[in-house]
Amino acid sequence: MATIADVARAAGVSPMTVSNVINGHPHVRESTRVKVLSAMTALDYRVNVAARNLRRGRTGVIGLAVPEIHRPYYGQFAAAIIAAAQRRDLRVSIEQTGASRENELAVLAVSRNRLYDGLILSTVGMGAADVEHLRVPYPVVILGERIFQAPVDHVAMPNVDGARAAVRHLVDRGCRRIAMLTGAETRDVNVSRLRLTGYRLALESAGLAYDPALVQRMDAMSMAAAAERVHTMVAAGLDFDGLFCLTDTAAIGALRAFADLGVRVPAQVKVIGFDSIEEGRFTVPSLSTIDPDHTAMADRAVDLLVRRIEGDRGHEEFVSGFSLVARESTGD
Amino acid sequence: MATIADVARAAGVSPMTVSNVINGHPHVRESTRVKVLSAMTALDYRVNVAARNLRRGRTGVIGLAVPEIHRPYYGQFAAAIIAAAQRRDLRVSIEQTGASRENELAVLAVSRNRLYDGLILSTVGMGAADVEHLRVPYPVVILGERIFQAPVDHVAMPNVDGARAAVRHLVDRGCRRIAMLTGAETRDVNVSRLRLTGYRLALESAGLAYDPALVQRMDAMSMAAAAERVHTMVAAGLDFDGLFCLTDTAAIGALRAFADLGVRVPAQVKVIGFDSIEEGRFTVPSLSTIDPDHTAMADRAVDLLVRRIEGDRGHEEFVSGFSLVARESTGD
DNA sequence: CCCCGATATTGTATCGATACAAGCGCTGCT
DNA sequence: AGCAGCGCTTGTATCGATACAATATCGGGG
Repeated sequence: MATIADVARAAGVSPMTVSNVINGHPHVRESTRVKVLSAMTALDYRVNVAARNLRRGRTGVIGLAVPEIHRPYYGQFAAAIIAAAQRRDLRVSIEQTGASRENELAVLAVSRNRLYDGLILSTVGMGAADVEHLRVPYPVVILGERIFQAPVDHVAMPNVDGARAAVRHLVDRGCRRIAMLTGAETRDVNVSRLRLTGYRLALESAGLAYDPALVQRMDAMSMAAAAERVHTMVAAGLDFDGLFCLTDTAAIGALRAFADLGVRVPAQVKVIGFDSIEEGRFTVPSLSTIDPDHTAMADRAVDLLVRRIEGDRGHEEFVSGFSLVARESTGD
Repeated sequence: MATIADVARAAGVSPMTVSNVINGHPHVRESTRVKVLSAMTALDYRVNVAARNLRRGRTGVIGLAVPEIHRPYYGQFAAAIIAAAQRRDLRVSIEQTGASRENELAVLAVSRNRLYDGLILSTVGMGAADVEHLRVPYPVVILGERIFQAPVDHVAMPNVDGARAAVRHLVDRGCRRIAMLTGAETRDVNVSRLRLTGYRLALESAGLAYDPALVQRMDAMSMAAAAERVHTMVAAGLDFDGLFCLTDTAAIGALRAFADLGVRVPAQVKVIGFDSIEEGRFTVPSLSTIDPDHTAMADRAVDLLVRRIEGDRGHEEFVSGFSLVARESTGD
């Protein structure tokens, strides 16, 4: 493999000049540039990124840690992040944490090896008590709520307001007993809790009573788990005419369960999700949802990270906007 | 940031000994190991991966290039690849090619910069004419058909046999006019063509005539495109009682379209897909499909790549097995 | 008590690109 | 002619870890 020195020799210039050509340094005579470029082509020269990284102290790679890349929500988010990074000439390396606290901490630890210029971390398992782990000597952007006091950037979803809008939509469509499919109860503030807050606020403004029996907690937000839970709810004779699901993924599982049980959606129960994953457009019935604009979130996350990589010392929180997408599952 | 030299100084040993400790070299006295380890902790030492990469000529990262990570099939595949790589202490960097030939070639070119130790490339846009581009001086595993003569490893799906089994299943369930939703016609052998071959073989063994009008070609394999196409087919009065979709994604779009049109699945039309994405379990009706065992494929792809990275010169092809998953969309 | 082989440790050169500062040659001005 | 100033080029040191070969240390047998 040809090195910069080989190219320099072939072109009859110094290695430094070759480097200058490669990096588009302004003061290089056109004739030398041409000489160097043709020597590069002749030798099929390729920069050695490892060497450049060592010297520059940058890797050109950012880490993205998500629970599981194959879940539609994270997949779509990752796609947006990768695209945004590509626009800035950065590569994205993906880690899967399986939503476990230990793995999230492990990613933070391993990132210290200067593998990445920065890290975008979707915190799901970590709690407020882990705040110290976030004081790391490299740029981090947290994807999720501002539950940490550490000076890191946050990109958050409009959890409370979005959930509130979702539930209000169910109310507007005539629901009076609205159930919610949500995550396990935790000590920390997390997505479940915030969306539950939105749910309660919406009930309150609608003058509807809050009934704890209607709040169904699940350990995993999978389609399978949601389907199973809906089966249990109906079997137990739980009375509800609306269902707000923590995620679209869960909602898809719920829709499937209603179909199994012969419960007509939206006639008997209206269903709304959260996330706006593409699949929701194609379910039967199609799924109403809250769209948190994850392209904007991804863009902003990369933007904040790049800013930190480039030395900006401030830190901020970005909460994306959202829109309500009304489809068949909450139709008349 | 502490370097190996700092640690050496603090521990009163040479840098080389520190390196030996880090890398688990056998001949290090227990007492020195302890000294070094405690110095490392005291200084909060972290290896500089860039420096190690430069010296070792390895990066510990493999590239994975797929059309779009947010498509369920590639998402699930990527998840499996990342997990398999993690087991071998490798990281995975993801590139999106958007299924375009140019981007696939660009990934091959950029990988030459020794960014990755090897590349797993899902070829969708490239054709047999691009075979020369695959003669690269680093390990590559192609995900897709063995349509290239280049000496690279391939991990392929059981396209012909799987498609054949899918269509035979429709025949067994009583279908006589079986349509297929497939990709655009190309000069090259690709997934579409292979699965079409399976389709024709199945018709033939069943003694059914091949009717070109039943083969519907689409440019993109998206849910939206498939839904639209089914609308057109039905509006045009095309007569069919079975539909084999090139991918589950397309099948989900098709199911949705049938629901819109009031066509009952499976009563009037039976539908089967290919890929076995998770969503298919939860559609209404649930989707019959061919499961190509992508965990095995992912495992094998990483396995082959690692073998090549470690210097094995042979190259081989792996065609995964498959199983038929019969669900409601082909029920009675 | 000395020497030998095995174990343990070290010095030095190197991977390849780039920061930095210094050097060269030319133009144009006085 | 002399010199300042600019455009262009280069030598050298360096980023941090590790390969390699050489040396130091040790325990035990002759």
